[in-house]
Amino acid sequence: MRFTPGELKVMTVLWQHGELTPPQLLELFPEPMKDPALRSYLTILVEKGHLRRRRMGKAYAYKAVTQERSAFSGMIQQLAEAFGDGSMRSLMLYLAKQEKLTHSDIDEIREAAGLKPLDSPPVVEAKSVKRSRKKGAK
Amino acid sequence: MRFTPGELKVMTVLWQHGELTPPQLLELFPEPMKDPALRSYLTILVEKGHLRRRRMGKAYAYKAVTQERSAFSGMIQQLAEAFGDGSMRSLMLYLAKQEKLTHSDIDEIREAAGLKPLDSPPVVEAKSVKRSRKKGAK
DNA sequence: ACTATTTTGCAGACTGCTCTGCACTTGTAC
DNA sequence: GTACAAGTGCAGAGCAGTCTGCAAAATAGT
Repeated sequence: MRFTPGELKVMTVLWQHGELTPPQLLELFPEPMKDPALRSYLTILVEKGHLRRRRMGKAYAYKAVTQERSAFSGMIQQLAEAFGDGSMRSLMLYLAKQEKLTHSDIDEIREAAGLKPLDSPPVVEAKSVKRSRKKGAK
Repeated sequence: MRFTPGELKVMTVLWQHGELTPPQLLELFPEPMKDPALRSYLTILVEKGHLRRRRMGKAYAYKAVTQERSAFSGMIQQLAEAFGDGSMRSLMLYLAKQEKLTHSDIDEIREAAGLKPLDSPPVVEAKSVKRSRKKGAK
């Protein structure tokens, strides 16, 4: 799952806003992009199967087929291989070193990872453990 | 600070092993690479100022000038912009959700971030605080 | 139905990245 | 010194990614 920079720009907007026509897309780009350039990317992305389109009045509306998560995973994987030993863990450690995190950041990370908020001793996965409550993501 | 895939392969080996000649480099690549291809990258990287070289007997030895950290920052930045809101924090949260981390992973992350191992209350940066000991990297 | 406007399809120019081939230079062994 | 092997410099082929221009098609307004 690899995107070129131009393709990624288009996919990003589509991931964030759902289904859009070229004119709508053009308005949403942070940096201006010319119409023919945009449609060149759209065509390529449809050919590659990352987008699907359908008529909406006069124009086509484009929608992402490939999900954000798979693209993200691919890029993270690539990054983890280039730096560190290729594991996601080492990548996070590297990131943690770069960014000076606060304690509340750590708490958020722990929560995002689905772990309990307090610094309880590591619970061994017992065989009859039943999750008493499932905590939804924030 | 942006590297092409080919350039990155070379830089990665050089970051990990220090100063190397082309034959040494070729042996260290996980996937085989042909000699002329390698030297093409080396030449480009020297021109761009990312590598420096010096004679070692018959051949040149190449050494990274650009540090791993700056390349990493650039790629992370790019990733944080493509996904999430562009902040490093949101990127880490995204990662944490992907990877199911353990409590000890969290502890390692906290340590890497330069925070105290226990869940002590956030220490305010007092004006006369003197760093008692400087902690070297890993 | 006619016209004006928007949107599309396509062909291709330009650029940068990847990789190759070959002649030349440098050092080593005899 | 001469022969040989290892290493280098350079020129450029091939290809993918980016972006443009224009003629054709589709739609909306009159």
